[in-house]
Amino acid sequence: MPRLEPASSPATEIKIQPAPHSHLQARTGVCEACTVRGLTICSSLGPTDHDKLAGLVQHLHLEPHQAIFQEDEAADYVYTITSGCVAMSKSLADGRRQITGFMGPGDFLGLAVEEAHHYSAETLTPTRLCRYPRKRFRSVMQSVPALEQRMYALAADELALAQEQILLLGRKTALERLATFLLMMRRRAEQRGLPTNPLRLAMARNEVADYLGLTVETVSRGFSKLRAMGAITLDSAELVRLAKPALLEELSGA
Amino acid sequence: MPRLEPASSPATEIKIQPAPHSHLQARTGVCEACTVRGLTICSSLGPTDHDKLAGLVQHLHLEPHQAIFQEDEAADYVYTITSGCVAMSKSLADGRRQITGFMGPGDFLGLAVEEAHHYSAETLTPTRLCRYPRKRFRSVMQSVPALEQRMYALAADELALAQEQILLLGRKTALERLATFLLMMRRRAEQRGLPTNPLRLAMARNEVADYLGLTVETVSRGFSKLRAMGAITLDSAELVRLAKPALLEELSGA
DNA sequence: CGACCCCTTGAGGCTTCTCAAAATCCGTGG
DNA sequence: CCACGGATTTTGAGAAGCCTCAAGGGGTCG
Repeated sequence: MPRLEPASSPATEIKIQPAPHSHLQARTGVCEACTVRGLTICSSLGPTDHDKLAGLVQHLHLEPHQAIFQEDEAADYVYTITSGCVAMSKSLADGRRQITGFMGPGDFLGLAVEEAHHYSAETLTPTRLCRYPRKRFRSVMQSVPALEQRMYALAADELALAQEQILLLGRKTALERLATFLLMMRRRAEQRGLPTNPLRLAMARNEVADYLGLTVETVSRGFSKLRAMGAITLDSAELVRLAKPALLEELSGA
Repeated sequence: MPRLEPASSPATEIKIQPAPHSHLQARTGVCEACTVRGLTICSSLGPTDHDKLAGLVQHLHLEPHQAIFQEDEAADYVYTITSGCVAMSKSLADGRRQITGFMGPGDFLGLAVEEAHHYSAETLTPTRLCRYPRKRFRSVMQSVPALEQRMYALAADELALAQEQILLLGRKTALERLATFLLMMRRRAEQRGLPTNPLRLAMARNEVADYLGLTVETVSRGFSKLRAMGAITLDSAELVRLAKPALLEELSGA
């Protein structure tokens, strides 16, 4: 799996990395043109404070299925996603994988306080990221209360999501998990102003499976069953129409 | 299930609630005598800032199996546990319950930013709590950077724990879950300076089951199997000796 | 001493997993 | 434009793990 090159550039300047596998880019004026600024941590900053962050930022563009960072690896950077879709995951020694969440435009990667990442992150689609050196980001955090507060809110929100996921994994059946998943994906698409009918799933069946604690086969059977029930139709494997949202709500367990 | 009475007292003063089911108490000098102060959010505060919180605090003493608050209920208060054990849980419409975590002395309850609690909390053992009105607590947070930072760290730590739990629920077998659980309980006991041999479980089998996404029977069979393997011995149902920690580590999956 | 609760054990069933293969999609190249 | 190969999705059959239902054991408290 391809890894990122360590970056040696100071930031904010125009910079094209010559290294063959690097996808690092930095450009001036990028933040001003940012399409998801309202969703990101940047939206909680005034111009002066924003400059503090902008001074650290590096812009990355990654292909699908590239690792952003790995579990237990030193957390040198934290990230904001500006476009694309990312999966966070944890794995057991024998390779069983659990996806703990999907991230999209506006989301923040690397909340932990520790020196190492607690999970891996990899792209599912072509992805643009803003990357900040973690330690410097933390010192900006400590000097900017609005940012600290925003980060707290982010952590609390993500915690609430994780607890929903715990309920799903601990107590829901395969079909309930799938229904819950589809409704969640629709909500996310709505929040980002993306089309919801059909709804585009950025992830493959096996990634849905790893997220829902199931196998690919069970997920596929679930899609088929939902289709047989008339709850959904499939334009293609990744384009889903939620034909009966109310039925999905019922099926989702609560 | 008995519920708390709403409190109408200003705080810091000596106060004995006359209401028959109330367990509210407030006493001066309590914080100075607090045995778990080093573990709590209080430890991140200087004397002046500590007084800001102490001015809001109310001390509660609850019996086992009392609700502290319920899912979706208005989050009027946040809490620090000073002694005892608490279970956080979420439930589905049909009553299936998932315990998302156990809390003990020093832990904080009510991290979310929202107006309503995302989960229920109930005592497992006799429990002492420090209770703060949520909105006033938040304004102290905003005026005390050290507290805000501590809260962020708490949220991040709890998030990491939740992600561990997601991995456990999504990908581990019953025996792996149980082994992981016992090791986690031992770590918690160590951190709090409690005896680890035997290890006292504050929760009943059905609560372990609701935490691990299993049934009581499966948990019980798991204990029996671990005993048969020599990994543990049981002084009683709630007093466990981890005879072969290394074996448990292996069994825990990773 | 008995009642109750919790824990444990047993038997059978059901959901999900595993293994296998067919169907579909997609990019590539002829 | 069509044929091909690989990857992904879907479907099928059988096995396994966990759940459900049921009953027995052990401790505690009135």
